[in-house]
Amino acid sequence: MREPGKPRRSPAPEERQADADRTRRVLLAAAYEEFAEKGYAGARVHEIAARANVNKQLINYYFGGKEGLYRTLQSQWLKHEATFHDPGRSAADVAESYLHDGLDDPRGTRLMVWRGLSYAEGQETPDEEPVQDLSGIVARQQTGELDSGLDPACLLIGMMAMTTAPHVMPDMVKKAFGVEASDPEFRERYTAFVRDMVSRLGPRP
Amino acid sequence: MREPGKPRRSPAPEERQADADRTRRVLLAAAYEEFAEKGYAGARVHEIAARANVNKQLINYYFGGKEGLYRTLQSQWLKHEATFHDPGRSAADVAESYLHDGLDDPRGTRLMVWRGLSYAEGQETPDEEPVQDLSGIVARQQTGELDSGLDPACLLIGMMAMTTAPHVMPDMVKKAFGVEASDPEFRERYTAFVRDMVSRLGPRP
DNA sequence: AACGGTGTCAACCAAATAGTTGACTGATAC
DNA sequence: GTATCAGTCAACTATTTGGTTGACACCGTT
Repeated sequence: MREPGKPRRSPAPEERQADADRTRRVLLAAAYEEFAEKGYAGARVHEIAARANVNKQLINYYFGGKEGLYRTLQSQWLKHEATFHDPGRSAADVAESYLHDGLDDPRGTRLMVWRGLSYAEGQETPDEEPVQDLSGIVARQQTGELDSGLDPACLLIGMMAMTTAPHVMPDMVKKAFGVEASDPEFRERYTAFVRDMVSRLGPRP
Repeated sequence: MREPGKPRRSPAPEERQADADRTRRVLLAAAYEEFAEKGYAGARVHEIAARANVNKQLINYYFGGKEGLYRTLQSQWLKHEATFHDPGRSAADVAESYLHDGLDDPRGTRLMVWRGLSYAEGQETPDEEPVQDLSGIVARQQTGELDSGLDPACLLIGMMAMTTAPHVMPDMVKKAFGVEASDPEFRERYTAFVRDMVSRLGPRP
Protein backbone atom coordinates (compact mmCIF):
# COMPACT_ATOMS: atom_id res chain seq x y z
CA MET A 1 0.00 0.00 0.00
CA ARG A 2 2.91 2.37 0.57
CA GLU A 3 4.06 4.55 -2.31
CA PRO A 4 7.39 3.49 -3.81
CA GLY A 5 9.66 6.42 -3.06
CA LYS A 6 8.04 7.65 0.11
CA PRO A 7 9.85 6.29 3.17
CA ARG A 8 7.72 4.56 5.75
CA ARG A 9 6.45 6.69 8.61
CA SER A 10 8.86 6.36 11.49
CA PRO A 11 7.58 4.48 14.53
CA ALA A 12 8.00 6.81 17.46
CA PRO A 13 10.03 5.72 20.51
CA GLU A 14 7.62 3.91 22.73
CA GLU A 15 5.16 3.50 19.91
CA ARG A 16 7.04 0.42 18.77
CA GLN A 17 5.33 -2.03 21.07
CA ALA A 18 2.04 -0.22 20.67
CA ASP A 19 2.29 -0.69 16.95
CA ALA A 20 2.72 -4.43 17.31
CA ASP A 21 -0.27 -4.64 19.62
CA ARG A 22 -2.25 -2.45 17.32
CA THR A 23 -1.44 -4.69 14.38
CA ARG A 24 -2.57 -7.72 16.33
CA ARG A 25 -5.79 -5.95 17.24
CA VAL A 26 -6.68 -4.75 13.78
CA LEU A 27 -5.93 -8.20 12.41
CA LEU A 28 -8.18 -9.84 14.98
CA ALA A 29 -10.91 -7.32 14.29
CA ALA A 30 -10.65 -7.94 10.57
CA ALA A 31 -10.59 -11.69 11.11
CA TYR A 32 -13.70 -11.38 13.26
CA GLU A 33 -15.54 -9.79 10.37
CA GLU A 34 -14.24 -12.08 7.68
CA PHE A 35 -14.71 -15.35 9.56
CA ALA A 36 -18.15 -14.35 10.83
CA GLU A 37 -19.17 -13.52 7.30
CA LYS A 38 -17.75 -16.46 5.37
CA GLY A 39 -16.74 -19.11 7.84
CA TYR A 40 -13.31 -20.67 8.09
CA ALA A 41 -13.22 -22.32 4.68
CA GLY A 42 -14.69 -19.34 2.90
CA ALA A 43 -12.51 -16.71 4.57
CA ARG A 44 -9.48 -15.42 2.66
CA VAL A 45 -6.32 -14.29 4.36
CA HIS A 46 -5.59 -11.61 1.80
CA GLU A 47 -9.07 -10.28 2.44
CA ILE A 48 -8.41 -10.13 6.18
CA ALA A 49 -5.15 -8.33 5.57
CA ALA A 50 -6.90 -5.88 3.27
CA ARG A 51 -9.63 -5.17 5.83
CA ALA A 52 -6.92 -4.53 8.40
CA ASN A 53 -4.91 -2.39 5.96
CA VAL A 54 -1.88 -4.46 6.68
CA ASN A 55 0.41 -6.81 4.82
CA LYS A 56 -0.89 -10.34 4.80
CA GLN A 57 2.48 -11.70 5.87
CA LEU A 58 1.82 -10.24 9.31
CA ILE A 59 -0.87 -12.86 9.81
CA ASN A 60 1.84 -15.47 9.70
CA TYR A 61 4.20 -13.34 11.72
CA TYR A 62 1.82 -12.79 14.60
CA PHE A 63 -0.51 -15.75 14.49
CA GLY A 64 1.31 -18.44 12.59
CA GLY A 65 -1.11 -18.51 9.68
CA LYS A 66 -4.80 -18.63 8.96
CA GLU A 67 -5.57 -21.39 11.41
CA GLY A 68 -3.63 -19.77 14.23
CA LEU A 69 -5.55 -16.56 13.67
CA TYR A 70 -8.82 -18.46 13.74
CA ARG A 71 -7.91 -20.27 16.94
CA THR A 72 -6.84 -17.07 18.63
CA LEU A 73 -10.13 -15.48 17.65
CA GLN A 74 -12.15 -18.40 18.98
CA SER A 75 -10.39 -18.60 22.33
CA GLN A 76 -10.81 -14.86 22.73
CA TRP A 77 -14.53 -15.07 22.12
CA LEU A 78 -15.08 -17.88 24.58
CA LYS A 79 -15.63 -15.38 27.37
CA HIS A 80 -18.79 -14.19 25.69
CA GLU A 81 -20.63 -17.22 26.93
CA ALA A 82 -24.31 -17.05 27.59
CA THR A 83 -25.23 -18.30 31.05
CA PHE A 84 -28.43 -16.45 32.02
CA HIS A 85 -26.54 -15.50 35.13
CA ASP A 86 -27.80 -12.00 35.74
CA PRO A 87 -29.52 -11.63 39.07
CA GLY A 88 -31.80 -8.64 39.18
CA ARG A 89 -33.09 -9.05 35.65
CA SER A 90 -35.90 -11.35 34.71
CA ALA A 91 -35.25 -14.34 32.49
CA ALA A 92 -37.42 -12.73 29.83
CA ASP A 93 -35.29 -9.60 29.96
CA VAL A 94 -32.07 -11.56 29.65
CA ALA A 95 -33.44 -13.61 26.78
CA GLU A 96 -34.61 -10.45 25.09
CA SER A 97 -31.23 -8.82 25.38
CA TYR A 98 -29.49 -11.91 24.02
CA LEU A 99 -31.89 -11.79 21.11
CA HIS A 100 -31.42 -8.10 20.50
CA ASP A 101 -27.65 -8.29 20.82
CA GLY A 102 -27.67 -10.91 18.12
CA LEU A 103 -29.99 -8.96 15.87
CA ASP A 104 -27.98 -5.79 16.28
CA ASP A 105 -24.69 -7.50 15.55
CA PRO A 106 -24.94 -11.03 14.19
CA ARG A 107 -21.22 -11.62 14.00
CA GLY A 108 -20.77 -13.37 17.32
CA THR A 109 -23.69 -15.66 16.70
CA ARG A 110 -22.59 -16.44 13.18
CA LEU A 111 -19.12 -17.27 14.38
CA MET A 112 -20.64 -19.66 16.89
CA VAL A 113 -22.80 -21.36 14.29
CA TRP A 114 -19.96 -21.71 11.81
CA ARG A 115 -17.97 -23.32 14.57
CA GLY A 116 -20.85 -25.60 15.45
CA LEU A 117 -21.04 -26.88 11.89
CA SER A 118 -17.32 -27.51 11.80
CA TYR A 119 -17.43 -29.21 15.17
CA ALA A 120 -16.17 -32.77 15.02
CA GLU A 121 -17.37 -35.13 17.68
CA GLY A 122 -14.84 -36.50 20.09
CA GLN A 123 -12.32 -33.77 19.39
CA GLU A 124 -10.28 -32.73 22.37
CA THR A 125 -11.44 -29.57 24.07
CA PRO A 126 -7.91 -28.49 25.01
CA ASP A 127 -7.92 -25.81 27.67
CA GLU A 128 -11.38 -24.40 27.47
CA GLU A 129 -13.61 -25.11 30.40
CA PRO A 130 -15.23 -28.46 29.60
CA VAL A 131 -18.35 -27.74 31.63
CA GLN A 132 -21.11 -25.26 30.88
CA ASP A 133 -22.10 -22.92 33.66
CA LEU A 134 -25.73 -23.71 34.46
CA SER A 135 -25.88 -21.89 37.77
CA GLY A 136 -27.72 -18.95 36.23
CA ILE A 137 -30.52 -21.27 35.18
CA VAL A 138 -30.55 -23.31 38.36
CA ALA A 139 -30.73 -20.18 40.47
CA ARG A 140 -33.81 -19.07 38.57
CA GLN A 141 -35.36 -22.46 39.16
CA GLN A 142 -34.76 -22.14 42.87
CA THR A 143 -36.44 -18.78 43.05
CA GLY A 144 -39.38 -20.26 41.20
CA GLU A 145 -38.92 -18.07 38.15
CA LEU A 146 -38.35 -21.15 36.01
CA ASP A 147 -39.96 -24.54 36.52
CA SER A 148 -37.56 -26.68 38.50
CA GLY A 149 -39.02 -29.75 36.87
CA LEU A 150 -37.29 -28.79 33.65
CA ASP A 151 -33.81 -29.94 32.74
CA PRO A 152 -31.43 -26.97 33.20
CA ALA A 153 -29.17 -28.00 30.35
CA CYS A 154 -32.18 -28.31 28.06
CA LEU A 155 -33.44 -24.94 29.18
CA LEU A 156 -30.17 -23.31 28.25
CA ILE A 157 -29.99 -24.98 24.85
CA GLY A 158 -33.62 -24.18 24.18
CA MET A 159 -33.26 -20.54 25.07
CA MET A 160 -30.13 -20.19 23.02
CA ALA A 161 -31.81 -21.91 20.11
CA MET A 162 -34.58 -19.34 20.17
CA THR A 163 -32.19 -16.41 20.11
CA THR A 164 -29.98 -17.78 17.37
CA ALA A 165 -32.81 -18.94 15.11
CA PRO A 166 -33.01 -15.74 13.03
CA HIS A 167 -29.41 -16.21 11.96
CA VAL A 168 -29.66 -19.93 11.46
CA MET A 169 -32.67 -19.84 9.19
CA PRO A 170 -32.93 -16.36 7.74
CA ASP A 171 -34.57 -17.72 4.62
CA MET A 172 -37.30 -19.43 6.57
CA VAL A 173 -37.83 -16.19 8.48
CA LYS A 174 -38.14 -14.37 5.20
CA LYS A 175 -40.69 -16.83 3.91
CA ALA A 176 -42.68 -17.05 7.14
CA PHE A 177 -42.74 -13.35 7.97
CA GLY A 178 -42.41 -11.80 4.56
CA VAL A 179 -39.63 -9.55 5.81
CA GLU A 180 -35.94 -10.02 6.46
CA ALA A 181 -34.76 -10.99 9.92
CA SER A 182 -33.27 -7.52 10.29
CA ASP A 183 -36.64 -5.86 9.76
CA PRO A 184 -38.19 -4.12 12.79
CA GLU A 185 -41.42 -5.97 12.21
CA PHE A 186 -39.76 -9.30 12.69
CA ARG A 187 -37.88 -8.00 15.68
CA GLU A 188 -41.07 -6.87 17.34
CA ARG A 189 -43.11 -9.98 16.69
CA TYR A 190 -40.33 -12.37 17.57
CA THR A 191 -39.34 -10.52 20.73
CA ALA A 192 -42.91 -10.70 21.98
CA PHE A 193 -42.94 -14.41 21.21
CA VAL A 194 -39.69 -15.10 23.05
CA ARG A 195 -40.93 -13.24 26.12
CA ASP A 196 -44.20 -15.12 26.05
CA MET A 197 -42.31 -18.35 25.63
CA VAL A 198 -40.10 -17.68 28.64
CA SER A 199 -43.10 -16.79 30.72
CA ARG A 200 -44.53 -20.21 29.97
CA LEU A 201 -41.46 -21.87 31.45
CA GLY A 202 -42.46 -21.02 35.00
CA PRO A 203 -43.84 -23.64 37.40
CA ARG A 204 -47.06 -25.14 36.15
CA PRO A 205 -50.16 -24.16 38.05
CA MET B 1 -9.89 -45.55 -11.92
CA ARG B 2 -10.03 -47.89 -14.93
CA GLU B 3 -7.00 -50.05 -15.64
CA PRO B 4 -5.04 -49.01 -18.74
CA GLY B 5 -5.47 -51.99 -21.06
CA LYS B 6 -8.82 -53.21 -19.91
CA PRO B 7 -11.60 -51.89 -22.13
CA ARG B 8 -14.50 -50.21 -20.43
CA ARG B 9 -17.53 -52.34 -19.72
CA SER B 10 -19.95 -51.93 -22.58
CA PRO B 11 -23.14 -50.03 -21.78
CA ALA B 12 -25.97 -52.39 -22.68
CA PRO B 13 -28.67 -51.28 -25.15
CA GLU B 14 -31.25 -49.51 -23.09
CA GLU B 15 -28.85 -49.06 -20.19
CA ARG B 16 -27.46 -45.96 -21.84
CA GLN B 17 -30.03 -43.54 -20.50
CA ALA B 18 -30.11 -45.38 -17.22
CA ASP B 19 -26.39 -44.85 -16.88
CA ALA B 20 -26.72 -41.13 -17.36
CA ASP B 21 -29.48 -40.94 -14.78
CA ARG B 22 -27.51 -43.14 -12.47
CA THR B 23 -24.49 -40.87 -12.81
CA ARG B 24 -26.61 -37.86 -11.98
CA ARG B 25 -28.01 -39.64 -8.97
CA VAL B 26 -24.72 -40.84 -7.53
CA LEU B 27 -23.25 -37.40 -8.05
CA LEU B 28 -26.16 -35.76 -6.24
CA ALA B 29 -25.91 -38.28 -3.44
CA ALA B 30 -22.19 -37.67 -3.10
CA ALA B 31 -22.73 -33.93 -3.24
CA TYR B 32 -25.34 -34.22 -0.50
CA GLU B 33 -22.79 -35.84 1.78
CA GLU B 34 -19.93 -33.56 0.92
CA PHE B 35 -21.86 -30.28 1.10
CA ALA B 36 -23.66 -31.30 4.29
CA GLU B 37 -20.34 -32.13 5.86
CA LYS B 38 -18.19 -29.20 4.76
CA GLY B 39 -20.50 -26.54 3.39
CA TYR B 40 -20.17 -24.96 -0.02
CA ALA B 41 -16.79 -23.32 0.44
CA GLY B 42 -15.29 -26.32 2.16
CA ALA B 43 -16.56 -28.93 -0.27
CA ARG B 44 -14.21 -30.21 -2.96
CA VAL B 45 -15.38 -31.30 -6.37
CA HIS B 46 -12.72 -33.97 -6.71
CA GLU B 47 -13.91 -35.35 -3.39
CA ILE B 48 -17.49 -35.47 -4.61
CA ALA B 49 -16.37 -37.26 -7.75
CA ALA B 50 -14.38 -39.71 -5.67
CA ARG B 51 -17.34 -40.43 -3.38
CA ALA B 52 -19.44 -41.07 -6.47
CA ASN B 53 -16.72 -43.19 -8.09
CA VAL B 54 -16.95 -41.09 -11.17
CA ASN B 55 -14.74 -38.77 -13.15
CA LYS B 56 -14.92 -35.24 -11.85
CA GLN B 57 -15.46 -33.86 -15.31
CA LEU B 58 -18.96 -35.31 -15.21
CA ILE B 59 -19.87 -32.70 -12.63
CA ASN B 60 -19.33 -30.08 -15.28
CA TYR B 61 -20.97 -32.21 -17.93
CA TYR B 62 -24.19 -32.76 -16.03
CA PHE B 63 -24.44 -29.80 -13.70
CA GLY B 64 -22.26 -27.11 -15.17
CA GLY B 65 -19.79 -27.06 -12.33
CA LYS B 66 -19.67 -26.95 -8.55
CA GLU B 67 -22.21 -24.19 -8.18
CA GLY B 68 -24.67 -25.81 -10.56
CA LEU B 69 -24.43 -29.03 -8.59
CA TYR B 70 -25.03 -27.15 -5.37
CA ARG B 71 -28.04 -25.33 -6.76
CA THR B 72 -29.53 -28.52 -8.10
CA LEU B 73 -29.10 -30.12 -4.72
CA GLN B 74 -30.73 -27.20 -2.91
CA SER B 75 -33.74 -27.00 -5.18
CA GLN B 76 -34.22 -30.72 -4.85
CA TRP B 77 -34.21 -30.54 -1.06
CA LEU B 78 -36.74 -27.74 -0.92
CA LYS B 79 -39.57 -30.22 -0.83
CA HIS B 80 -38.43 -31.43 2.56
CA GLU B 81 -39.97 -28.43 4.18
CA ALA B 82 -41.23 -28.61 7.70
CA THR B 83 -44.77 -27.36 8.06
CA PHE B 84 -46.23 -29.17 11.06
CA HIS B 85 -48.99 -30.13 8.72
CA ASP B 86 -49.81 -33.64 9.85
CA PRO B 87 -53.38 -34.01 11.01
CA GLY B 88 -53.84 -37.01 13.23
CA ARG B 89 -50.59 -36.60 15.08
CA SER B 90 -50.11 -34.29 18.00
CA ALA B 91 -47.81 -31.29 17.71
CA ALA B 92 -45.53 -32.90 20.27
CA ASP B 93 -45.32 -36.04 18.15
CA VAL B 94 -44.50 -34.08 15.03
CA ALA B 95 -41.88 -32.02 16.85
CA GLU B 96 -40.40 -35.19 18.26
CA SER B 97 -40.15 -36.82 14.89
CA TYR B 98 -38.53 -33.72 13.39
CA LEU B 99 -36.03 -33.84 16.21
CA HIS B 100 -35.35 -37.54 15.84
CA ASP B 101 -35.07 -37.36 12.08
CA GLY B 102 -32.41 -34.74 12.54
CA LEU B 103 -30.55 -36.68 15.18
CA ASP B 104 -30.63 -39.86 13.12
CA ASP B 105 -29.38 -38.14 10.01
CA PRO B 106 -28.07 -34.61 10.46
CA ARG B 107 -27.29 -34.02 6.81
CA GLY B 108 -30.51 -32.28 5.84
CA THR B 109 -30.37 -29.98 8.83
CA ARG B 110 -26.73 -29.21 8.31
CA LEU B 111 -27.36 -28.37 4.68
CA MET B 112 -30.08 -25.99 5.78
CA VAL B 113 -27.88 -24.28 8.33
CA TRP B 114 -24.95 -23.93 5.94
CA ARG B 115 -27.36 -22.32 3.54
CA GLY B 116 -28.70 -20.04 6.25
CA LEU B 117 -25.22 -18.76 6.99
CA SER B 118 -24.53 -18.11 3.33
CA TYR B 119 -27.86 -16.41 2.92
CA ALA B 120 -27.52 -12.85 1.70
CA GLU B 121 -30.34 -10.51 2.48
CA GLY B 122 -32.32 -9.16 -0.39
CA GLN B 123 -31.23 -11.86 -2.78
CA GLU B 124 -33.81 -12.91 -5.27
CA THR B 125 -35.66 -16.10 -4.42
CA PRO B 126 -35.99 -17.19 -8.04
CA ASP B 127 -38.66 -19.81 -8.48
CA GLU B 128 -39.01 -21.23 -5.02
CA GLU B 129 -42.28 -20.54 -3.29
CA PRO B 130 -41.75 -17.20 -1.57
CA VAL B 131 -44.23 -17.91 1.20
CA GLN B 132 -43.93 -20.38 4.03
CA ASP B 133 -46.84 -22.72 4.56
CA LEU B 134 -48.21 -21.94 8.00
CA SER B 135 -51.50 -23.75 7.62
CA GLY B 136 -50.28 -26.69 9.69
CA ILE B 137 -49.70 -24.36 12.62
CA VAL B 138 -52.86 -22.34 12.15
CA ALA B 139 -54.96 -25.49 11.97
CA ARG B 140 -53.57 -26.60 15.32
CA GLN B 141 -54.40 -23.20 16.75
CA GLN B 142 -57.99 -23.52 15.56
CA THR B 143 -58.44 -26.89 17.21
CA GLY B 144 -57.06 -25.40 20.41
CA GLU B 145 -53.99 -27.58 20.43
CA LEU B 146 -51.80 -24.49 20.22
CA ASP B 147 -52.55 -21.11 21.72
CA SER B 148 -54.13 -18.98 19.04
CA GLY B 149 -52.75 -15.91 20.75
CA LEU B 150 -49.30 -16.84 19.56
CA ASP B 151 -47.83 -15.70 16.26
CA PRO B 152 -47.92 -18.65 13.84
CA ALA B 153 -44.72 -17.64 12.07
CA CYS B 154 -42.96 -17.33 15.40
CA LEU B 155 -44.27 -20.70 16.45
CA LEU B 156 -42.82 -22.32 13.38
CA ILE B 157 -39.44 -20.66 13.74
CA GLY B 158 -39.35 -21.45 17.43
CA MET B 159 -40.18 -25.10 16.94
CA MET B 160 -37.64 -25.46 14.17
CA ALA B 161 -35.05 -23.72 16.30
CA MET B 162 -35.54 -26.30 19.02
CA THR B 163 -35.11 -29.23 16.69
CA THR B 164 -32.06 -27.84 14.93
CA ALA B 165 -30.29 -26.70 18.08
CA PRO B 166 -28.26 -29.89 18.62
CA HIS B 167 -26.62 -29.42 15.23
CA VAL B 168 -26.16 -25.71 15.55
CA MET B 169 -24.40 -25.81 18.90
CA PRO B 170 -22.99 -29.27 19.39
CA ASP B 171 -20.19 -27.91 21.51
CA MET B 172 -22.56 -26.21 23.90
CA VAL B 173 -24.52 -29.45 24.12
CA LYS B 174 -21.33 -31.26 24.95
CA LYS B 175 -20.46 -28.81 27.67
CA ALA B 176 -23.97 -28.58 29.12
CA PHE B 177 -24.81 -32.30 29.05
CA GLY B 178 -21.39 -33.85 29.28
CA VAL B 179 -22.16 -36.08 26.32
CA GLU B 180 -22.20 -35.61 22.57
CA ALA B 181 -25.44 -34.64 20.85
CA SER B 182 -25.55 -38.11 19.33
CA ASP B 183 -25.58 -39.77 22.74
CA PRO B 184 -28.82 -41.52 23.77
CA GLU B 185 -28.78 -39.68 27.05
CA PHE B 186 -28.98 -36.34 25.32
CA ARG B 187 -31.64 -37.64 22.99
CA GLU B 188 -33.77 -38.77 25.87
CA ARG B 189 -33.45 -35.66 28.00
CA TYR B 190 -33.91 -33.28 25.12
CA THR B 191 -36.87 -35.13 23.64
CA ALA B 192 -38.65 -34.93 26.96
CA PHE B 193 -37.91 -31.24 27.10
CA VAL B 194 -39.19 -30.55 23.62
CA ARG B 195 -42.43 -32.41 24.34
CA ASP B 196 -42.89 -30.52 27.60
CA MET B 197 -42.17 -27.29 25.79
CA VAL B 198 -44.77 -27.96 23.12
CA SER B 199 -47.32 -28.87 25.74
CA ARG B 200 -46.80 -25.43 27.26
CA LEU B 201 -47.78 -23.78 24.01
CA GLY B 202 -51.42 -24.63 24.43
CA PRO B 203 -54.02 -22.01 25.40
CA ARG B 204 -53.32 -20.51 28.80
CA PRO B 205 -55.66 -21.55 31.55
C1' DA C 1 29.53 4.05 14.57
C1' DA C 2 28.60 -0.73 14.09
C1' DC C 3 25.26 -4.33 15.67
C1' DG C 4 21.25 -6.79 16.62
C1' DG C 5 16.34 -6.87 17.18
C1' DT C 6 11.52 -5.65 15.98
C1' DG C 7 7.96 -4.42 12.83
C1' DT C 8 6.78 -4.19 8.15
C1' DC C 9 6.38 -5.16 3.29
C1' DA C 10 6.79 -6.50 -1.91
C1' DA C 11 7.71 -10.25 -4.52
C1' DC C 12 7.89 -14.84 -5.04
C1' DC C 13 6.51 -19.94 -4.61
C1' DA C 14 4.22 -24.40 -4.29
C1' DA C 15 0.09 -26.63 -3.59
C1' DA C 16 -4.61 -26.96 -4.32
C1' DT C 17 -8.60 -26.32 -7.01
C1' DA C 18 -12.24 -25.58 -10.49
C1' DG C 19 -12.66 -26.02 -14.97
C1' DT C 20 -11.18 -27.35 -20.14
C1' DT C 21 -9.53 -30.28 -23.94
C1' DG C 22 -9.28 -33.97 -26.75
C1' DA C 23 -9.79 -38.63 -27.18
C1' DC C 24 -12.16 -43.05 -26.94
C1' DT C 25 -16.13 -46.39 -26.74
C1' DG C 26 -20.11 -48.37 -28.16
C1' DA C 27 -24.84 -47.82 -29.83
C1' DT C 28 -27.99 -46.03 -33.11
C1' DA C 29 -29.35 -43.73 -37.52
C1' DC C 30 -28.69 -43.35 -42.24
C1' DG D 1 -20.28 -49.33 -43.28
C1' DT D 2 -19.98 -44.68 -42.17
C1' DA D 3 -21.56 -40.82 -39.55
C1' DT D 4 -23.29 -39.20 -35.44
C1' DC D 5 -24.15 -38.95 -30.78
C1' DA D 6 -24.16 -39.78 -25.62
C1' DG D 7 -21.32 -41.02 -21.93
C1' DT D 8 -16.94 -41.26 -19.91
C1' DC D 9 -12.24 -40.29 -18.72
C1' DA D 10 -7.07 -38.95 -18.34
C1' DA D 11 -4.34 -35.21 -18.83
C1' DC D 12 -3.82 -30.49 -18.91
C1' DT D 13 -4.44 -25.40 -17.66
C1' DA D 14 -5.42 -21.01 -15.38
C1' DT D 15 -6.29 -19.18 -11.19
C1' DT D 16 -6.60 -18.88 -6.48
C1' DT D 17 -4.61 -19.33 -2.06
C1' DG D 18 -1.84 -19.88 2.01
C1' DG D 19 2.60 -19.34 3.04
C1' DT D 20 7.90 -18.12 2.47
C1' DT D 21 11.89 -15.16 1.37
C1' DG D 22 14.73 -11.49 1.57
C1' DA D 23 15.02 -6.84 2.24
C1' DC D 24 14.56 -2.49 4.64
C1' DA D 25 13.68 1.08 8.16
C1' DC D 26 14.10 2.39 12.65
C1' DC D 27 15.43 1.90 17.46
C1' DG D 28 18.34 0.87 21.54
C1' DT D 29 22.72 -1.03 22.99
C1' DT D 30 27.47 -1.58 22.98
